[in-house]
Amino acid sequence: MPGGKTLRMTKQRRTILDELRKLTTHPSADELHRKVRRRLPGISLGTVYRNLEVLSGQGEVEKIELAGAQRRYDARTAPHYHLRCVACGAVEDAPLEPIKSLDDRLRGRTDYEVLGHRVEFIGLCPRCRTRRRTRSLGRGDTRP
Amino acid sequence: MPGGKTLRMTKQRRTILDELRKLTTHPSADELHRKVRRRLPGISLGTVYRNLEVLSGQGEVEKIELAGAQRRYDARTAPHYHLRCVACGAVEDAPLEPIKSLDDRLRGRTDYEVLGHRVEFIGLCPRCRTRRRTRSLGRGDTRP
DNA sequence: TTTGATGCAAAATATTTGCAGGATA
DNA sequence: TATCCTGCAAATATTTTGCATCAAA
Repeated sequence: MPGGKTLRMTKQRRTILDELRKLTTHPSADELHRKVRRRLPGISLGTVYRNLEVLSGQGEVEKIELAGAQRRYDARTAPHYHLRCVACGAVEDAPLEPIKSLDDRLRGRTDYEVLGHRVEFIGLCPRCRTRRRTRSLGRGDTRP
Repeated sequence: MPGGKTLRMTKQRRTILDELRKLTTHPSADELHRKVRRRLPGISLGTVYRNLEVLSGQGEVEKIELAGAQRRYDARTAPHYHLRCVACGAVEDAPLEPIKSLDDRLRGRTDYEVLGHRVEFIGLCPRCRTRRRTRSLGRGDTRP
């Protein structure tokens, strides 16, 4: 229907997608840029941004926009929630199926046409939990 | 316990809080700045940012960070979800009680210490729904 | 008086974009 | 060969910060 333009598979685009698929860390554009640069030293950050935008439009990549944080990207495009560590900023996929009925709960209560929702859990990753506990104990914190 | 510094209630701070309390539109810092400037013409945007930060630390104001959008502020601090219009960017409080048990669903499935979650609904506000329908009909779109 | 707060401007962040040359289909 | 894409740098957009001065308490 739209037709539009015929996209090209340049080595930059291929390499960006390839490196992103290797990662489960939901990298930001600059993190991914650092990875890709090992294979294509001359590639610019702007090119990484532009390609992630195109790939996202193709459904090959998911743009993850989290509250107040730098944008991240994911090659896993099935819908899912995220879990973020408040301390170190790490982002993981939340091991919880998206709740489709949540949208229905809102319908009928609002004049908005509800199209979907996004859930973001906030927590402490195992590493940061440990760090915090260690530090606390060292300072005499006796909480359980 | 912490003590810290004694905060002062300057006319800037008072006015910012006062204007924010009048609004239910979840304004951004610059929108609020425009409002406040009517009463205090000399106030700078930096001062608005700094005060919103302080007031947020005091629990007087909630910072609303939405995915990929400009930060917004709200004088209503009770926990609640938000509903955003994809078309015009308007933000409302979602008429739905926060689901506390959502955190529990995740506990036991992750090594993260789950501290909370954020939900953001995406939709079309009444005004944008109307606009879209009008435009679509005009172009012969016959979907229900 | 003390020292937190302000206004101004520069800096810091993150992302987008204009342009001329290069590569892909 | 048409035009999509790239590297580079400049431009945006948003938020933060350094500094001299002002003003709450």
